[in-house]
Amino acid sequence: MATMKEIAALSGVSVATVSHVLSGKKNVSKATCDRVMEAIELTNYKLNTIAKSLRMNKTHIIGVLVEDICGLPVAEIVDGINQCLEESGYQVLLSNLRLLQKLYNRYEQLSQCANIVNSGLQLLEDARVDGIIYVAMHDRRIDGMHQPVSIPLVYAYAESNDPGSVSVTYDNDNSAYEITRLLIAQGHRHIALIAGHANSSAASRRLYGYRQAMDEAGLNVPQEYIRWGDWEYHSGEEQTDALLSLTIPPTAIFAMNDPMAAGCYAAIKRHGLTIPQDVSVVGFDNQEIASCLFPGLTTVALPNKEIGLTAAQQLLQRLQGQAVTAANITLPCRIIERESTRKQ
Amino acid sequence: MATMKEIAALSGVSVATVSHVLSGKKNVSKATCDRVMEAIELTNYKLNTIAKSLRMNKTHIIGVLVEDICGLPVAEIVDGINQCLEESGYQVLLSNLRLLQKLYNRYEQLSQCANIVNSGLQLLEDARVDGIIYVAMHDRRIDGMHQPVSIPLVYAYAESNDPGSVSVTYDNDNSAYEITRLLIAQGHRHIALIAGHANSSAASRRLYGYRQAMDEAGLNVPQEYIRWGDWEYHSGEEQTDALLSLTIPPTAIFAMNDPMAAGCYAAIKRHGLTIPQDVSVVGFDNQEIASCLFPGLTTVALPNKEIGLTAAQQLLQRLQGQAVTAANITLPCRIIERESTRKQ
DNA sequence: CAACGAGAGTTAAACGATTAAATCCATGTA
DNA sequence: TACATGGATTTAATCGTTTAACTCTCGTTG
Repeated sequence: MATMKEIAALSGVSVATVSHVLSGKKNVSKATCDRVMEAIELTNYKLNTIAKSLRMNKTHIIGVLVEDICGLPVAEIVDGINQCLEESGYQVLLSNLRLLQKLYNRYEQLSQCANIVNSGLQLLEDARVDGIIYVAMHDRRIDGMHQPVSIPLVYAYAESNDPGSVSVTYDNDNSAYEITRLLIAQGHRHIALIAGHANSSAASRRLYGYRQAMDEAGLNVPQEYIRWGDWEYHSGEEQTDALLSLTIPPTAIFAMNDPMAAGCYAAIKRHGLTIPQDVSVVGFDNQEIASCLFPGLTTVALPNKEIGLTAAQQLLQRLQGQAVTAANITLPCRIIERESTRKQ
Repeated sequence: MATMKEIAALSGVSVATVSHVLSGKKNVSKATCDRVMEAIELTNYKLNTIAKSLRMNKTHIIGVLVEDICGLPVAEIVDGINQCLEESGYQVLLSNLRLLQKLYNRYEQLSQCANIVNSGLQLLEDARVDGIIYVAMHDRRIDGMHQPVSIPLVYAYAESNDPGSVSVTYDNDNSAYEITRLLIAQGHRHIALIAGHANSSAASRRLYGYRQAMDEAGLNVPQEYIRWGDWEYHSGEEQTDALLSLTIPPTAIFAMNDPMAAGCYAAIKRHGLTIPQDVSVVGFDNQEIASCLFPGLTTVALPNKEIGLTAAQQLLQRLQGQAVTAANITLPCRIIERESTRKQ
């Protein structure tokens, strides 16, 4: 593959001049410029980005660290990151930790987990990426668990408690608030909640939004209306069974994610009730299952692609030396209304 | 960040010696070796991979070109690629074309499509990757449509007709054959087919497997039992309507993918029939929808991760100078039996 | 004891760019 | 005529490695 040296020889100038032509930052006469361009066309010359990176100490590559590329929102977030970076001439070096494949228990083994994350960060650092976006699924993982890295780092999806860091997340509180209000607006007064894993911050935020909406509407939330699940289908089914056996069963159930809502469906149908005539159900996350269920599940769609876009924007701003102020950027979600709720 | 020069100064040797210690390819006395290692620990020195890449003319980076990272099998394939490469010390530079977002019509605008693919390949080439894996969804796109590239290239998922190239795909013919045989073994004699888009090679291969199984069993396939759809839900529904209106309606339907099978379900239920009591249904691809449907859809799971793993293996072999013989590696699929079929 | 070889280490030239500083040369001006 | 001006171009150092070729020092051997 041709080099600048060869182009220089071919067009009878020095390599410096070739470089000047290419960068356009220095005056070069039209005549030589043309000659150089001709030689470039002729030899199909391409700038060696490796050499440039070495000299400039910049690779124009952003490392994207993901815990599991097969995870649901991950591909969309990466898509957003990619779109933003592409426009600015950056490329994506992907580091896929395959956490779930390496860890059997999703919520434990935190130190092991930190090691894996650290080695992924290390790999990206060694590749001399200009910046890193860490697409973290659970905030517990990213709280001071990994060694600080000397490269600008932005968190996406989960939020970091590290005060100096930037993270781009979605609005759990408000979305839970809004979807609860949707049920209230339909006249429901007995609205139960099936929560996710207790020590997840997403769960506590969604709980907060739910409580806020209920309080604001002056609705009492009996203790037994708050059920703790573990984000999985079966816990949704179990907790719904418990809810339907109460003296005053709820007329609406807010499951904190769609798989639990699906479990909810199963239990309700098993009890001989129909959705939404007897019980309304709403979910969260807008996973594919939400549109597969019958009736279609009303749920909250996360702004995954926007999270990626915004995280990339933030990182680029920081790379361009702009002072980055915000600690945690929260993007709004969108409620997807389907057929699983009905006026009471 | 520390360089070899500093390490050399710190330990009182030349940079060459430091390099020798690190590479281990030359004799270095225990004493100096220790001194150098100590300096390395002390300064937290990390080899500059950019400089190494420049010198060695090898980046240890593989470009992975995908048409749309959000596409269903893509993340799994990338996962497989990643796993294989990681073990060999390679990293993944991701180039996401976002084809579906740029093209409105999925099966047309082929020249536009070729341009996009070419620019993606160009970007990877410019980044000086050591090899490329092109995760192509449709074979029509990769038949001589893009400029040949001077870097080792392996196709994954779709197959290339280019005789000199290596592609890793899955066994359409045999899987269609096997799932048809499953229906035959259950006593079905009237088995209809809802095919995918007519000029897709996956569709013609699946058709071939179906025909082979039917012929082998001595079963006649009336012309009106072969219906052409377009891979989408609605075509499944339409074609099933047509099938159920025949004088002799089929007792089993093989939809060439799961969304069409889902459409099939809808039509069957609308006709007041039940699955699998009245009609058995099978799909293909094992998309998420297959397990969401009721009753669960029996379908064919593609070896996505294995495709990625194998493609990466092939590429690495080629990079290590081994002669790569095979033109098209076909991996077996796995039938997932759920509840959508029943003995006739 | 001269010759040789092996082991340990160094020198210096790449790899392919960027860029500050120097040089060259044609103008314009006092 | 002498000199400043400034555009066009070149020189050469630099980025951080790798590695062929060289030097130096011992120890072995005929």
